[in-house]
Amino acid sequence: MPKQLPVVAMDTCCSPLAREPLSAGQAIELSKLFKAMADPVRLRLLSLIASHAGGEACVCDLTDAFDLTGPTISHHLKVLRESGLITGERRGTWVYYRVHPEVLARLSAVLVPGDAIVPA
Amino acid sequence: MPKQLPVVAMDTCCSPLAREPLSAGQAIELSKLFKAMADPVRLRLLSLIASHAGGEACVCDLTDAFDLTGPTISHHLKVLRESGLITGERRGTWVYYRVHPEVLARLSAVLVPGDAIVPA
DNA sequence: TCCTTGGATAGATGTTCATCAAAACAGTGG
DNA sequence: CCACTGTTTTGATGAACATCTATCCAAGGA
Repeated sequence: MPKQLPVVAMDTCCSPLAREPLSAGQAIELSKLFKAMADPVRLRLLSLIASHAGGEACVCDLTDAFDLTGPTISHHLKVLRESGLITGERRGTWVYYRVHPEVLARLSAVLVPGDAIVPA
Repeated sequence: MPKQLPVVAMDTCCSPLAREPLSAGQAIELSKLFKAMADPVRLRLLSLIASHAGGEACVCDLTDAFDLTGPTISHHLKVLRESGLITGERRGTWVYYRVHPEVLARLSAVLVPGDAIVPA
């Protein structure tokens, strides 16, 4: 399993869209997250993982839900992993994925004109 | 000004990602919105419009904020328009754009495991 | 050790997309 | 009617991306 470093720096990103104009750098960071979610297969993968019992799902479960080859699913999981939205862990034979709810929460907060992000 | 029909059917979309697996159709609809936001320029445009005084901004203001040609900005505005995120209105010489807050709110709600969308 | 199964990587291919220059379109004022 | 400014459309080009086949790595069981 490759590194799980969060590629997207959500720590500093961002005030709500409607509060103040996004800086160029913030926009680039945010766009990486949106790009990761800008595919139907990846959205379903994310949803399958997030809604699965125990908060995690193994790749075997995920592959069965699509008419796609294993490598393609693996590719999409890699995109989600590198964007920081999910993490994968091997336990014995199978690899289990789970979502990072904080990242989804921060992303959600950017879209509505509520409070700014509280610095961690 | 072309039609402003909301291309994305957010009316029926969706329960939160973590509540139940997205259907294939729902994932396609949602991905159109995320795809529209999956570009740094479009995110900054959205933010510039949403945070602008009066809730609207003219194209002339927007163009000045980027090192891009007019046609490129116009292209990005078209993508945002066709996704249903913004609307444009011509008043005399200038065209003014404003965001559709409901669409952003629904998108935001999908990301966090709160209540399901209340039917309008 | 060898074989089998789950999963990831590498390389190739067709499609989608961001950008620009050139042209067209829409208003305003002379 | 003509010239000028603001905005959109068209057409072309290069980069990014989704998908596949083939190959490889990791873990478990004979």
